[in-house]
Amino acid sequence: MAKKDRSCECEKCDFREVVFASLDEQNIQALCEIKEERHFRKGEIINYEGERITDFKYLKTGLVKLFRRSSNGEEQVITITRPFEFVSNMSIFSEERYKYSVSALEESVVCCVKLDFIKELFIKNGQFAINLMSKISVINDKIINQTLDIRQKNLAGRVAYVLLYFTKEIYKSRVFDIPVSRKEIADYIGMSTANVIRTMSDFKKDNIIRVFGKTIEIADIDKLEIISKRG
Amino acid sequence: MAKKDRSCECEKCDFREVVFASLDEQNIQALCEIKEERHFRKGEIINYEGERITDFKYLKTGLVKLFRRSSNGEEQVITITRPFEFVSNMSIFSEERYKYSVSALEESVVCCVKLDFIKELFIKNGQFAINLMSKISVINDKIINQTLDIRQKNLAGRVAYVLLYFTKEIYKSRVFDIPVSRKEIADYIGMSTANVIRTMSDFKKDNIIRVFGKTIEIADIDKLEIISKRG
DNA sequence: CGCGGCTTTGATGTTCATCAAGTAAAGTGG
DNA sequence: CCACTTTACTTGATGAACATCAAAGCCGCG
Repeated sequence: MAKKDRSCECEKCDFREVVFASLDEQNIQALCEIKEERHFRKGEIINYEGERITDFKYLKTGLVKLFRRSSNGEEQVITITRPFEFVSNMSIFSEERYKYSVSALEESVVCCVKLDFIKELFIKNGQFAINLMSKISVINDKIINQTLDIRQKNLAGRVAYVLLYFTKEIYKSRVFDIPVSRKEIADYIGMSTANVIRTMSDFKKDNIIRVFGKTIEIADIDKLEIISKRG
Repeated sequence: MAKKDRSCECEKCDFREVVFASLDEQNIQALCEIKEERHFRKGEIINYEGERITDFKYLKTGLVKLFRRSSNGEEQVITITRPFEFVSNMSIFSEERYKYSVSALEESVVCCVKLDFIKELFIKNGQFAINLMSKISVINDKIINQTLDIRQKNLAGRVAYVLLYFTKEIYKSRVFDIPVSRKEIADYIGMSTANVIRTMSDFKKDNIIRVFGKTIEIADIDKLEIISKRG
């Protein structure tokens, strides 16, 4: 019974392996008590740009998009990502306020832990510090690389790139329900909405993809890869 | 005399305040003994993309550019930066090999410390870990922001942005010797060399800048700000 | 069933890259 | 130090790539 009191679902959480691997049972227990799971529906905002950072947040299940509003009011999508590939506040120790907004693209569960608790762990447990830092570095690198990849491509190459990203990285399936609007894709890869649609229509005509409402099927992944690379 | 033996220029290094503030005298001493200062001339490569990471490096004096080679062989400049605003391996604990190349744009001094030593410090000294992590986060944020800023601008806006970056952030002077070629600017802001030159010529005609060889004078910073913002 | 938002397509014009050709500047070797 | 070579810079002309505008169709939702 005492055993049961000490049991904690955090022990079994997949995220534990990602950054909390080095915590002993006592700290996992403390983490479990202090953490707060929050549910978000599609479209709900998880963090607002400019809002004060009080919690360390990580995505447990779901799909989110990071974005900011540029000076002329346009939305710029920074990245779209899955659990373990996202920690809310990359600038966790460096900034007081969020630099980007985050919203849920699908039903999502976010685990929130008071930042002070994480900072304590960080100071007490060097291995935890290294794990967390590695994770955040990888995420940052990924964002920078993605942005540079996209920048050098032409329209078709960019659309191909983002379709491949969904099919290979996000859904790991040739068929998927696209979680974003055409406009969001446009904001992600830096082009106009009309041209995103036009390019996708071309892909349809060339039998590279098939579209049924929100559902997209990648019919010819090889051709898509070629377009993305050459783009 | 013993005192003198223990004295160390690292104690007075400006960088100490940036990330090494939390180290006690003993660790500063150890750092000082293990560190190796290396000098680079303009144009020399400090890190090669793909090379194994063995050292933690930071720029002590000078100016460097981070860049990578994109899939079609084009050079993409990621950022140009001054001391304290650059730590060689942002992916210090997450990657085995450099993801980007770094070269000196001006005579530069780089301080190299074996990575294992830094890792030890990181584990032993939580405050050091936090300082280092903050620094790296700030750098990453800066790169991401810069890239997004540039992406939404038109040609004139981009050139204005980069000129303002040099005059305000890098040289803190209205007059400066431009440390990069027109092609490097082009690779930095994602446009063709010819159009960088054309845009700068336009700025000259409009008396926004004056050019004498490598020397550039910002004649009308307000107009440049407007062009950058509107761009 | 009608309204508003998302999507689609075509037509048009702007922005920008590319090509070409020439000039200036900076190395390089005798 | 000068002729030669190479590299960087500059400008104009051209066409391609892309954004913008406009109008219409579709879909979901109240």
